[in-house]
Amino acid sequence: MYSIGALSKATGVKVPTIRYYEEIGLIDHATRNAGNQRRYDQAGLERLGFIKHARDLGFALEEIKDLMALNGELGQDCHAADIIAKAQLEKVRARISRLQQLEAELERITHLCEGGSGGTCKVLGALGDHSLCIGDHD
Amino acid sequence: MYSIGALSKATGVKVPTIRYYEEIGLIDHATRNAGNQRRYDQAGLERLGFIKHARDLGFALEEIKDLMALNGELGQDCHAADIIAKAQLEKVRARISRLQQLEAELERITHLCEGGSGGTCKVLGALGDHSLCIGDHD
DNA sequence: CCTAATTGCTCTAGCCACTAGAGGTTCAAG
DNA sequence: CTTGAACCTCTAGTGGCTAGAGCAATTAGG
Repeated sequence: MYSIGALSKATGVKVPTIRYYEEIGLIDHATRNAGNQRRYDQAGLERLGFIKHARDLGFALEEIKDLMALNGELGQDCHAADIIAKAQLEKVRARISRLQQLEAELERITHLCEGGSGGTCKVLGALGDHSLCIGDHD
Repeated sequence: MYSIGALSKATGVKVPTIRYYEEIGLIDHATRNAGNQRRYDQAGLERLGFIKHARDLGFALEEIKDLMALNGELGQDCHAADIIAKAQLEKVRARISRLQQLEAELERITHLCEGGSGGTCKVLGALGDHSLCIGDHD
């Protein structure tokens, strides 16, 4: 049996976050010992590990809830899990390409600076005027 | 003179967001007409445009406040603006490389699915077990 | 076995950047 | 002058935590 602190160390999920997950119903209410402290078993550890990994992969808590529900069903629904994962992949790709546009724009803007001060700052000018932009960021 | 709705249309910033920006002190309290409605001039339009563009480039509201303060100073501090912009560029690059790791991992995971249901789902398995991962995402 | 340090408990409030809704007032077109 | 759109303020909610107050329980050392 793990205390909440031991669970936290084992999974890398912070203690208040574990309590938060319980509060919102992402994990079951933990059993308590005589002194009202939470105790977790191996299954609890694995579920939290699943959540941590999925969070690291950028899944929202709601999506994780869905994935865990699939996992609990008789005959896991691999197809549904795959659809959620593929949607996540698409989201990640969209974010990457948006960020790459920003990268290009910021690169251009920072190259405008000639290090001086006084007069008209081209960096500030470029930030203020979208029409000077090359790409269609946003 | 623009109404708040006209300003919103002109800049693409939503009406409640403009009021929010005023509330937190990002923009000045607008002058009001006889009926207590906000009226904006050309300068107000430009400032909001600056904010919108900077937000689109991923700057935090606090950073934008700093940038606008620089803009207001006598002899704009180009160097300081450039430092803020370069820091932003670094943040964007870091986020891109992190997302690319996630992309690789999700790609790998979604390729595990053979479309079946029942039995052990490899997608769910991969999500649950970080030790199966190739890279070091997070 | 006692004590002190650590860990645990609940509860409230705060973070960012908005968004939504209620319930009322003012403006602009016909 | 009427009607409907746009405006006003105020409160509360979103996601995913984080911080702090003020206690109770556990655990390691002596």
